[in-house]
Amino acid sequence: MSRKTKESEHNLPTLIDVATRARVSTATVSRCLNSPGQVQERTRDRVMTAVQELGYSPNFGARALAARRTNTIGAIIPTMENAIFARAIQAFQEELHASGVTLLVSSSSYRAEIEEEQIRTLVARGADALLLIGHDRSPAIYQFLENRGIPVLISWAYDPEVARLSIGFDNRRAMAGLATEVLRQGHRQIGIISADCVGNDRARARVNGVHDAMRAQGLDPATAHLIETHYSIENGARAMRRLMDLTPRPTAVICGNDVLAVGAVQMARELGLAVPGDVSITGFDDIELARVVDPPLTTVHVPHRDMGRQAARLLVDMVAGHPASESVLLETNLCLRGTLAPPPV
Amino acid sequence: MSRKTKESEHNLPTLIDVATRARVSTATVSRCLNSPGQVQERTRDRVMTAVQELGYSPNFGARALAARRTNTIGAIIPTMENAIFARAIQAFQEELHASGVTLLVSSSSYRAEIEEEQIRTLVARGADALLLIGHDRSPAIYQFLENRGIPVLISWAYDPEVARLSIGFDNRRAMAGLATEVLRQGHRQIGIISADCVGNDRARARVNGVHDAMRAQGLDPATAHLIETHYSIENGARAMRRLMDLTPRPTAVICGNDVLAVGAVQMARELGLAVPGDVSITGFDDIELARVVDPPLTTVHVPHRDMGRQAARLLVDMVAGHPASESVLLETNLCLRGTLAPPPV
DNA sequence: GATATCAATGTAAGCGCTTACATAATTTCA
DNA sequence: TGAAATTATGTAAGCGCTTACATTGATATC
Repeated sequence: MSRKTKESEHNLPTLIDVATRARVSTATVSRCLNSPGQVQERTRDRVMTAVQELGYSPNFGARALAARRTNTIGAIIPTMENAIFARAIQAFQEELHASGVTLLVSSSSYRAEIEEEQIRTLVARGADALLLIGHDRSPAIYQFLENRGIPVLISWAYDPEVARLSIGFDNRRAMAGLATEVLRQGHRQIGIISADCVGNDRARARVNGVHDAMRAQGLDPATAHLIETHYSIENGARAMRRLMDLTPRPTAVICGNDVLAVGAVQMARELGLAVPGDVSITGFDDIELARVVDPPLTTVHVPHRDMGRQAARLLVDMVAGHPASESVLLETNLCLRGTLAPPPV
Repeated sequence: MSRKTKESEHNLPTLIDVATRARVSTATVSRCLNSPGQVQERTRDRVMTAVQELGYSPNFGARALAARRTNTIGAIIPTMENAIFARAIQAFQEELHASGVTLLVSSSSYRAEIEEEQIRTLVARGADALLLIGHDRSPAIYQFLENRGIPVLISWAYDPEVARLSIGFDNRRAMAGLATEVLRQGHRQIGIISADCVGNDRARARVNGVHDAMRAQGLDPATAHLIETHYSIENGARAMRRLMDLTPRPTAVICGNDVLAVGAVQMARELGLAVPGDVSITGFDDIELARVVDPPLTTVHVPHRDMGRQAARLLVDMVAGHPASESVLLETNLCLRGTLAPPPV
């Protein structure tokens, strides 16, 4: 099939067409579009008119190829299905958009190998920088990004131990704060429902936070029964059922996020257990769901929107070559609501 | 700043590097990557080894420029913050990914002018095809897409009146079904909380569905009090408060989606009204939230995942030049749950 | 008035790929 | 066995932009 005779030949106007029409060189047209200040007003008007008349819009690929820059930032989140990521990404995008940067999002379903593939895809597509969630990933992939000279910002985590630039909160300390409150109310039999800790530094940090709080109270962390599962309401419910079969039965169940906690609340109801009368339940994230369940969930509010917005600004600066200063620590807040109360007597 | 001396010169391997190393021409390398069948196995192995050793990955811009195709499909949704879109998009992406196509998503915040801008951006970025939500948009933008020869699939709507190719459900009929059930239970004072109907054909169709059902029962649609607002729990609550101040007070409130309905349920509780004892409430979409509220929401289940998946397949076919057959109508299901009951006597 | 300075524009060399066409190597078949 | 057909690979011309450098013309400086 010849290029010229392809039936669906939609010959879009190119720079040359615009240049011809405006009686200038392609360089001038390019300048009008990219740095209008360099062009005299009379000329610019002529060019812009031609652009309008032809309905010209620049070809992204050609532009990327020539300029070696795409004005694109990539982000990989574990899943769109958790509102916490969806909202952070929404804020992230809005902020990027304000800077004329396009966002490329993909989701990894919490799978390391998929995430790696997505990283490579985004890089191949010319992402100027990347936003990633959490620190845990293979050194090889970090090396890859470094070789490519692609700035990376880690979000959702702030770990003073790790040198990489990040914006986020201290998952461990935040969860320790919540767990301390649970213990303060008198709970001694603790159940924990968490995401898989392997390859998920946030989940691990949260579990460690619970353990920290227990140790601080002179309790043995090993007495807390931990169930690891994938994040979903259903899995939260399933894990809850297993915990409620234990002897002694936990009087408080600390969940790695709100989604799991909502499942736990639903299962408690199904089992005829009062929340918080018979069992207390806590979440993490403070998504909408947390206020919708009855009773509303005691949880930790994470500043997802703010994180998204600030991440966008940082990344734009990094791409512009501004030496990214240092990691940003955001604060979380304890939300004490209806699902936490002292244990039954 | 000279290209050669730019300090951050990350000279990525190119096709030429791979070709040199494998002692073949660039054409052969390109063929190995794009249609391996054309290349002899021995040669292919040599090339692939070189690719591995150099850590080569093709430059997207160059590829798009040369091939005049990007393997990218764009989607614009109103918002990521409603789980219904997030999930549909997730399914859409998974299916595209399986076909080696990358998805570019953006969200318009239900704003027509933002959506237009996003469409142009996606097209400029070389999207081979577009997935859009609903039919309502300016003829100019449809013309633009047609001129560019960009296949478009409309989702979330199925309107036999409209010629454009679409995949979705009949919002009007689905809502009429739900409203019929509401009326059957004896309600005569109906309140409606909807999104803005202007520029939103789905919202309009749903309101019309309620009116259809009323007419079928010999009721005057004008007696239904309609409040239009943006989709959010808070706005749902606010609208509910206004409806509950009306005389006569509606005994059933039909909401344009689950998010609004959840807000309505919460406000009812806040006002000390029993649901469904004092007032019935219905939603639309059947998102997770619907089962989490207490009582669980009577709503209409829409097959969002299925829609996403099928949309992906259709679009991939369209890009491949397969004459897209005809619009796809998906079925919805009535979910009768706890928030609907006969009106108080 | 000659020269230096500066602003506005033009010229043309790539950017890293794909692919039509040409050529070389191999197989098929009379 | 040689010509034709088939398969594997190479050659090189773009794809549509950006931008370093060259050129031109106007203005400022001596």
